[in-house]
Amino acid sequence: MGRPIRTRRQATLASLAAELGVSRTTVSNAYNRPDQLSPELRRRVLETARRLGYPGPDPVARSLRTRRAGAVGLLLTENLSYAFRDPAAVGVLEGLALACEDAGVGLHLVPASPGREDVAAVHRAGVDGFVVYSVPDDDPHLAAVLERPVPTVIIDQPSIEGIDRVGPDDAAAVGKIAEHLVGLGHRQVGVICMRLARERNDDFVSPTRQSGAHFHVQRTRLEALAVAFSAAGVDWAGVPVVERFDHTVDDGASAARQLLDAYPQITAVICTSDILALGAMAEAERRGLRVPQDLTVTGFDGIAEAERIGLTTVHQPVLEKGKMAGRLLLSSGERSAPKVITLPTELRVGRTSAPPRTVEEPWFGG
Amino acid sequence: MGRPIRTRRQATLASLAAELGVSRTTVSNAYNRPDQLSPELRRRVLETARRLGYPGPDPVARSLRTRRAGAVGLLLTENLSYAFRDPAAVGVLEGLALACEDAGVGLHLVPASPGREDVAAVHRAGVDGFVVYSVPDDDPHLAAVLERPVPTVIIDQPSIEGIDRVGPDDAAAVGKIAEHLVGLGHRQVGVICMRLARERNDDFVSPTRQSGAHFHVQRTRLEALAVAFSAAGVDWAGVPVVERFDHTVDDGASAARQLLDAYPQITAVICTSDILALGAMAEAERRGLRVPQDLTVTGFDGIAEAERIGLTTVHQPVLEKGKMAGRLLLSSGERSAPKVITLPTELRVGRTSAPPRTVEEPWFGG
DNA sequence: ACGCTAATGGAAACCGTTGTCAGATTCACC
DNA sequence: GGTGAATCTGACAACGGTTTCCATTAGCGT
Repeated sequence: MGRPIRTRRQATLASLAAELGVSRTTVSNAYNRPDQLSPELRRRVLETARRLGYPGPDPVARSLRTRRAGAVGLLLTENLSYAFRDPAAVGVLEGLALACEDAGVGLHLVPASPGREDVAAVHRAGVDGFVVYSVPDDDPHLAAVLERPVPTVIIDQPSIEGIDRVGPDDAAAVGKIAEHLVGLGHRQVGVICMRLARERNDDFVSPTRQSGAHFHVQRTRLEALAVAFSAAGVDWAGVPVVERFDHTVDDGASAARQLLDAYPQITAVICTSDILALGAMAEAERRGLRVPQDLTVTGFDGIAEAERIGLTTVHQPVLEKGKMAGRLLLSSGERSAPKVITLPTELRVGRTSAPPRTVEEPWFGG
Repeated sequence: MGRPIRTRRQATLASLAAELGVSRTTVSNAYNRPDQLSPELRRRVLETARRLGYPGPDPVARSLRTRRAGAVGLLLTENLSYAFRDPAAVGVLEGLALACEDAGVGLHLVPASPGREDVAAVHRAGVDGFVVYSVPDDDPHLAAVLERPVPTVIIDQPSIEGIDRVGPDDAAAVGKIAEHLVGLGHRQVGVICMRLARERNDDFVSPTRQSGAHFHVQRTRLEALAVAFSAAGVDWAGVPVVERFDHTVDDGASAARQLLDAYPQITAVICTSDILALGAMAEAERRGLRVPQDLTVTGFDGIAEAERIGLTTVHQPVLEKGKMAGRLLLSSGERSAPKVITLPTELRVGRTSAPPRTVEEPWFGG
């Protein structure tokens, strides 16, 4: 990427000063401290700048001198398509962007190149702080961020000593879903979850993989489900969990297919995201299963489309999540003690959950 | 936003060199040109760096010297919520982010503060180029971008002399929709469009406002509709157009309400975005109108949700749009002539369009 | 032992600003 | 005309690196 077709050397503060016969300070002041020089002179400076095609003080040089980049970095999963295709993630992004806009600072998306463990991009980012979102615990980029001498806020990540953090009360949220389903009478359930680690596994999940998951949110949700269902007398070891590396509606559908093919007796499919739940619904329809009469489907996040179709889900304030993270970051320095913010969640019962179908009840009741 | 709690002065390349008793050059080389010094010395440098808590060369200083910021700026409408809530816009964002990631450069969202015409953020952004998307023609931020001596690519904007551009063949795309509706027999149509200018107008649109719209895409689409329907013998001046400043499903619904309240004879509602169309569908349902038997609804963009519910719409490759823009920008400098890329669109007939209801035909036919 | 080449490290210039501080100029006012 | 205050201006030192030569040394063949 080169400069545009501009043969003569770019004008600088110095050359402009020379042209005008004043000092660099004066030109600098014309831009940054209008009250430090006469309006007449200032007009002359700006006028000459325009004539010479001087675009104003170089942002990078200014940043170096002032020690402020005017931007916060965002470290996202290397899987960008996930981040942009999940409305929940986009909501976080929006909230963060809004907070940045309020403060007049830019939002710098750090390219976390997939595959090669190229951490250089983190080092190369000229930012005043970082927000880390949806990154596996063991991601080297995260480690690189923590090495940088700038404030950092993490979202939906396990706590790190001395680092600000914001996240929903995931465990409680999942508990509400479990409680709801157990209350309806479901005992034979299946789970569809997002990827648990950086290595792909589009299949059933072993207990080891469950507990060793490197994506904090997913791990927490699974653990909370285990606790809640165990408490209700359901043997968690017998509950099938299907994982999908990519996070699309189609993946949700294929996961549901895999799940229901192997465990047709299931009466409820619990998805750890709304997107996956949409897929599960599509698969149910394909099989001629009526939701919720024949099959209950639940999601997680509370995205707009879920609300539109009446999906039973847990809503979390994603916009707030991003906003709080931004505010926290931009106000750090005023505080010393690291802060942890937990956001509330809310069960939203829709039209996709109902008591289990009674076809098989004779086995138990009759 | 301050530095973390670190009392002693941050280590620098120089202090590290002093500590080691070598020159700055050598330390710099340890990071950037491993082949320029013995492995042993390099190890010692890195080791000492770790011990001193030196986080590696300062990105801003590096950028100043190398004259590469390693980031491209994205200028978006000041209305961030629009950008993040419209899956079509998010698609563009995703494409752009992917292109940036491929090239290993960051994506810097420029805070275009709403209200105050604060162009400073554009000047303050340390970037190697700009992408401008979905900004009104007369936006001062756009003007500020063009003043910066860096390559720029515009998306969905009217052509600017010497500037790269990428956009869909909007006129042709809209033509396909119009043709489809005319072919089905619709003559009494209404239009719902997004905002046409920076000033809010949640109401019917006058012809003047239509032709004077500052949002290029919306203007083009309306013009193309006018041409197509006029060609089919429909008096465009008699076609009601409702505008909404915000771009949400609810706004689409309220626009449909306003439209149908005033013009109940309408048989088809043409929306200039899928999001608005979703709202129109909701309003139709609320009124007890069956789609498509009683009312035809069409959208524009081809977002995933539209496909899921079978909305008749025009699909445009939004991901490609962002990707192409990024590639164009990142490869500029290799070329001299500005490039213009036009992307193909495709009519996708779904389950929301059908011939007009025949109830009122007696007036005409019988 | 000698000269040649390659490997290695260093000196100094430069990137384009901002900020401090002291000196210069102007000006009102006594 | 002198004086102090108010207003501008300019010199100079950072800011934290990278890069282009150079100088030195080591390795090696003869």
